[in-house]
Amino acid sequence: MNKLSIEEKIAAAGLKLSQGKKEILEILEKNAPISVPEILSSLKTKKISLNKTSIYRALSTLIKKKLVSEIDLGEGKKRYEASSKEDHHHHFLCNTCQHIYHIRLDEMLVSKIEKNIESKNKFSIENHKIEFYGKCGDCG
Amino acid sequence: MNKLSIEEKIAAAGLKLSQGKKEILEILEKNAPISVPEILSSLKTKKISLNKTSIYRALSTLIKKKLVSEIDLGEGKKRYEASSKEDHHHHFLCNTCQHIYHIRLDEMLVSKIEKNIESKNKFSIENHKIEFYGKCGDCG
DNA sequence: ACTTAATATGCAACTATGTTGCGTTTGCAA
DNA sequence: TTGCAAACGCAACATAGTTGCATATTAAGT
Ligand SMILES: [Mn+2]
Ligand SMILES: [Mn+2]
Ligand SMILES: [Zn+2]
Ligand SMILES: [Zn+2]
Repeated sequence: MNKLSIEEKIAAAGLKLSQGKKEILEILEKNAPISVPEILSSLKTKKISLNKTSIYRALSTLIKKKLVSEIDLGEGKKRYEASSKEDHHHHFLCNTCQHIYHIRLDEMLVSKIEKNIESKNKFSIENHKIEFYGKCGDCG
Repeated sequence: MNKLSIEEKIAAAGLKLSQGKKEILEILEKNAPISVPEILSSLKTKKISLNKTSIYRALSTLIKKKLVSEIDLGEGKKRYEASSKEDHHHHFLCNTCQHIYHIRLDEMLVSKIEKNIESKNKFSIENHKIEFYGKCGDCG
């Protein structure tokens, strides 16, 4: 059903259709979460010139509109992935091949954990970040 | 029972008792997880001169010996906390006051989530990183 | 089509965290 | 006390990310 093109997604978000946002989204849609340096070299391969400053700025507006989400796996740099509005999920990073897998987990259990924390402390939890590390099937 | 002094902990780990390791551990023991820049200014306040390179190197050896653990809350820099050998726990970051709280959560539930993931995929999970964000009691 | 305002872009300079090489100093054990 | 490994300071470097400012592009409105 909801198969929007990149151009349509950008329009639907009320954003200007710039070369930057278009190319970046295109790259993000066919990759695992990637970093800005990786986006930069991917652009270079496609013979597209786009400044790193422009990339950071385009990503920033795309994130605000939830077309992109930012991931931090503790590598000292952020990663970005294309995101549709309702796809909250988590990641598994293979310590051997470094591949990043998207995983959807039982959010009921997560919610149970959060309730647990909230009852013991006086926190109100708005958000969580959960990642797993280990060995993937290819590397097992 | 196991109340070792900083000097004793360093000795027990088979490490040389250097000014750096001693002062750093002292600071870490009386603080929430802090970053290297913060350690640096904390040292300056105490009128102790220690180079940032030395701090990074001291932290690195302390981490290897599990006297310190490294935390990444996605702020673009690492944080460090004093750790005893068996205190695996997680953190809650208040989005308002930025305080970091240590939280111990029901690892049985976490384990259940992990089993779940492992059964659906062919991963073997070795490690996880779980953090919560929201509003703390003081800021509620 | 022509104008205009908002947004996007390039570039250079800058900030920040973290690392490396190397020469010197210090802790500690023989 | 002497010798070696570990620790240290310093400068230079690496990399991720930001800012200011001038110019270019986009999307409307005329
Ligand atoms: Mn993902
Ligand atoms: Mn902690
Ligand atoms: Zn793998
Ligand atoms: Zn708070």
